Amino acid sequence: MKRNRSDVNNAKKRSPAGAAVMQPRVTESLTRALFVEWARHGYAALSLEAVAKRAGVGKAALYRRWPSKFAMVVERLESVGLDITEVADTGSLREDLLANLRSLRSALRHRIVRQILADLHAEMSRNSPLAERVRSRLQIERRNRGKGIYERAIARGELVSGIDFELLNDLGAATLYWRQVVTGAKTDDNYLNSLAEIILASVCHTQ
Amino acid sequence: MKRNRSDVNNAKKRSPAGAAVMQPRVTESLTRALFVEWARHGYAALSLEAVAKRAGVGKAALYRRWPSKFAMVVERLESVGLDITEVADTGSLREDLLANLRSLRSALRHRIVRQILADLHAEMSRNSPLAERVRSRLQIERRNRGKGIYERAIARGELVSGIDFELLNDLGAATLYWRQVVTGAKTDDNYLNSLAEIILASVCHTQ
DNA sequence: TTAGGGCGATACGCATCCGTTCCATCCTTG
DNA sequence: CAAGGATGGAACGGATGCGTATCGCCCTAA
Repeated sequence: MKRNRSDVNNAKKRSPAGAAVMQPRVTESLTRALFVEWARHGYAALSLEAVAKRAGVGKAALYRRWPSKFAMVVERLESVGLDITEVADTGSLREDLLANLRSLRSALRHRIVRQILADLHAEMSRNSPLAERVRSRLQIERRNRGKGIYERAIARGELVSGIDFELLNDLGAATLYWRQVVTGAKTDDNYLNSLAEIILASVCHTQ
Repeated sequence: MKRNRSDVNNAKKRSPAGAAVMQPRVTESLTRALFVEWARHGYAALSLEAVAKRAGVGKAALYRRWPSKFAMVVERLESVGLDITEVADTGSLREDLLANLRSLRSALRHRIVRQILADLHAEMSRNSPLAERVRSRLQIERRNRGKGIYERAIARGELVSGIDFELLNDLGAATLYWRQVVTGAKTDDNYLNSLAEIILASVCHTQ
């Protein structure tokens, strides 16, 4: 059943619409909708049509901003991912470590974060351009934050140099991620303390 | 355009077909095709039509065996997942640990294993039935294997009891997984040795 | 004040997949 | 040797998504 000119003219009144400049409201709606849909269905099964619908926005508004799923995901991911970089300096290695673990834990306690992160890792293993983009722009941030902790500890004289930042940094992040995402077990303060103690013990052992 | 009797009779000769019993060849083809397609597209975007096509098999042959994607994935996953459980008993804790890490590393060196595992974790975070099934039937296996290592060490007198098996077990698996799947960095023998040393150090510290 | 362009809405043609239902063929089991 | 069920293949109606296009409306920047 085709619609013709008269159908349009007879249609019910439209609600107010946009202007000659892209509206931040629309971009924000699309961003939120993207992450919700991504968490629910995963990148591979992500429908931009559903994103637009959830945002209460026409598809055209989406395609006017990003030409493809990949472009939208990467651009939005970086725009929010680079904002949440914060550093803790509590004055001691143990407390810095714990603060870092607590920060990661609280992020991973949000279902949507767990879902998107897990799916991102899955998609990275099949989508090389995405993997390179994430590794070169987002993971660097987290790595530097962890590195900073050990550098401050060395500056304070708590550690000697020659530490394998990368391994130690992964140790905490990976184990906590595994616990919260993969096994789904609880991560109370005792657990976090044990994990921190293990990392500290390895630092003492290898120095 | 409906096909009628004469169309069928005029069709080109069929290649030889089956028998009155389900053929293991067909099941094996479908299994292999399932894992390839799963690795390529992920569970959410997995098409059973593509699985049948890749297996060189009619869709009917697939649906005759499994009623749904979930049923097929779970049944096939368990049928292969429970086979690869092997244990190492080298006589020392350090060597047992290394053997376990090496075994995991060699599995994760297969692209298809990394892809399916990562996607499985992602899917588990959105698909509760799948998560429960995997956690209750597959992860238990790996956990028991790790637990066995520490129990043997205690029996040999290398360790006192009171160890947190779960945490120590996750420590190795999670960190290695993270390295191979998430960051994509190299995992040479030096890396594996360092990782094992850290785990050993933590055991000494907490005993 | 005016023109340009973003806006929601709707439809397009094409593609894919779902789960089901037919075939005629042909092999294995009993 | 006979029977019964599995086989590859093809099509079904319905659903959904892709990326594009065009509509009339209306806001904002110049």
